[in-house]
Amino acid sequence: MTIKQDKLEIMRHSTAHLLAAAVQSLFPNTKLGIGPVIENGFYYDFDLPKAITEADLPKIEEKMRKLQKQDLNFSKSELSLSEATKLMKSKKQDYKVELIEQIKKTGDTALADEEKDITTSPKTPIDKVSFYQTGDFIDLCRGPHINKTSEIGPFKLLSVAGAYWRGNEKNKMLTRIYGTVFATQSDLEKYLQMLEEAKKRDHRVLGKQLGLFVFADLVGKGLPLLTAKGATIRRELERFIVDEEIRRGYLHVITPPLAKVDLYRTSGHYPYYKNTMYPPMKVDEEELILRPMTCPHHFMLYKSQLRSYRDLPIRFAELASQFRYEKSGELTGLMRVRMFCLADSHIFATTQQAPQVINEVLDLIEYVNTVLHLKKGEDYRYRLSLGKREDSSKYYKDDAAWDRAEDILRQVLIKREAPFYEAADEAAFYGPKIDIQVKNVLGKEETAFTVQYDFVMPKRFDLKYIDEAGKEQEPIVIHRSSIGAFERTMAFLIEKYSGAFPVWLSPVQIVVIPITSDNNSFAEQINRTLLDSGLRSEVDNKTGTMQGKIREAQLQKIPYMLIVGRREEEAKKVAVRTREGQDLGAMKIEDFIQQIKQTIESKALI
RNA sequence: GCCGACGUAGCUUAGUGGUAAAGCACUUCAUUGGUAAUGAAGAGACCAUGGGUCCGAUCCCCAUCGUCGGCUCCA
Repeated sequence: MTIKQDKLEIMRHSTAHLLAAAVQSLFPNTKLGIGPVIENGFYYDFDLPKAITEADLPKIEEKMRKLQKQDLNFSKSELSLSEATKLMKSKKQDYKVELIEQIKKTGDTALADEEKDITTSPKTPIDKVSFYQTGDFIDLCRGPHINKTSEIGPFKLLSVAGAYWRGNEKNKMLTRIYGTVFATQSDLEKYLQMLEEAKKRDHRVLGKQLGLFVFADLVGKGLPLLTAKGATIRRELERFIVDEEIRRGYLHVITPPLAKVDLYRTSGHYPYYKNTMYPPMKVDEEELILRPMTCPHHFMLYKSQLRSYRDLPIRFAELASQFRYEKSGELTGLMRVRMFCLADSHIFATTQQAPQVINEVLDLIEYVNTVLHLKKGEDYRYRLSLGKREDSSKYYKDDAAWDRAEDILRQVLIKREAPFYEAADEAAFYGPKIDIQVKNVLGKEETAFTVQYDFVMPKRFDLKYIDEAGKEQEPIVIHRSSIGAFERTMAFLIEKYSGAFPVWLSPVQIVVIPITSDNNSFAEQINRTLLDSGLRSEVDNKTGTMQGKIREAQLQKIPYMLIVGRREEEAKKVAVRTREGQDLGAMKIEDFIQQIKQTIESKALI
């Protein structure tokens, strides 16, 4: 982080104070939560006497400007913990009182929601806390701040949202106001413009424009319907990954998307995931549920015969449909849905084989990312997701196993020289994992692919193999997805490519455009030849001008337009135009086919 | 699920306490055009759904459903 960014962060935090000052003066009796700096801006949480909406933001901004013009100082003072509590109690700032309590307990002045990284700060006893005062407004804060409000750059309040106090669902929901501030007006405008541009690339917007998928109220929320175009992208991704996995020794299997509840009772998933599973269906005397994950099915396949150490590792893979009852507010386009298809796999191996198996999975994932043109560090990064041992309601209790598994994963990453960060409380209940985190167009990060080390299930399902000495041993299981859930991966790709897919993924690869209706039958012939060559081609033989059709093809981001008029018909050629606007000139259809097939084969961007 | 906002033709949006407007798309006709929009005409909406207030509701109120911004959760 550069010094300049540090300065910007300090200014952002100071602007959060200015926001709080304005809100408190406009809405007396407002209780303050916290107001930290975030990427690209800041927020402040308030418990307001009455609800506010985005319509109130201009009014608040105006008040902020007024206060700013008074050129107030940010003056620091220190109080003992008991004085601080007294002061905050006198101002009826219950949340601040709670924070001081917490500081007293933990000796840590980091007030933001629990940080996700697991750096443990030394717990030195604290007897004093600092306050910053700006005009009438005083706030518990460890600082630092800029000197005067006049040093605050151009700012803008962006949105209002609800947020649970301390990030806990059981707590009261506060009103959060997001805003941002930059050093210069042009920086601010650039940022706002970037947000606008990002919105145009949102996969939900492009999905509609390009006709890739739709939702229907009658089908249900979180249940996207893929059009023929969307399905084409999905099919290409599926073919690619299945072929690649088979090449790498995976056994592609097919298992049913539902099962008896007992299966998930045995696996132990049921108590952990009950609230995100669809409720059981009673059929005769059986209780069935739609499967929320595929592991137990694959375990049953594993157990269907006796396994030798010579067989290991065994890699079962499946394009597995899974169902999770996500809360309605969590659903987002294709990014988060209620039924998704995961390129899933469970690898059964000896403990000794684990590092090698994890490595081979990461090799596959990196290969997939290369093919998809996702760059390490830029488009994705590794997260080592660890368990919070003390939380036995969430994580299986076995400290030694956790230590061992975490260490194996960490060592693999270190040996590969893969940059990663560690996150506490992000593991599966049965073991730690390596997540491949991808950023969407608005910078929000989601898990795209995952590699999980499981030391629990083999015991639960009594999985065994026979070792060299003829003795029964317990394998470990690696759960992994290579290209992730197709729905989510498609969402990422739509945004990554802005809808201009590489030719191999383009729903329509070629559109043949006759210049006049006289050329329609020649155009049909060309189209037939292309279709017979296994290419995805269409003719635009509607009435209208060539220019209009080019524009249409351009908006649909079709990679190639073949323009055919009198000249082409006489020469038995096609005039090739790319969606980049390049005119590749007239060429024989066979030559074009050869060229485009090469592009498709290489999975190149253009 | 929670807090807040929103829901008007296929799409994007305007608008009003007296049943609604535009552009694109669509259909028809004319145009036969050389690399990002040819012209004209037509058709298309019980203003998300169900209640309520009112002489009268697309507009105001309530509920439901859906979408969006967040929170929580997560592949």
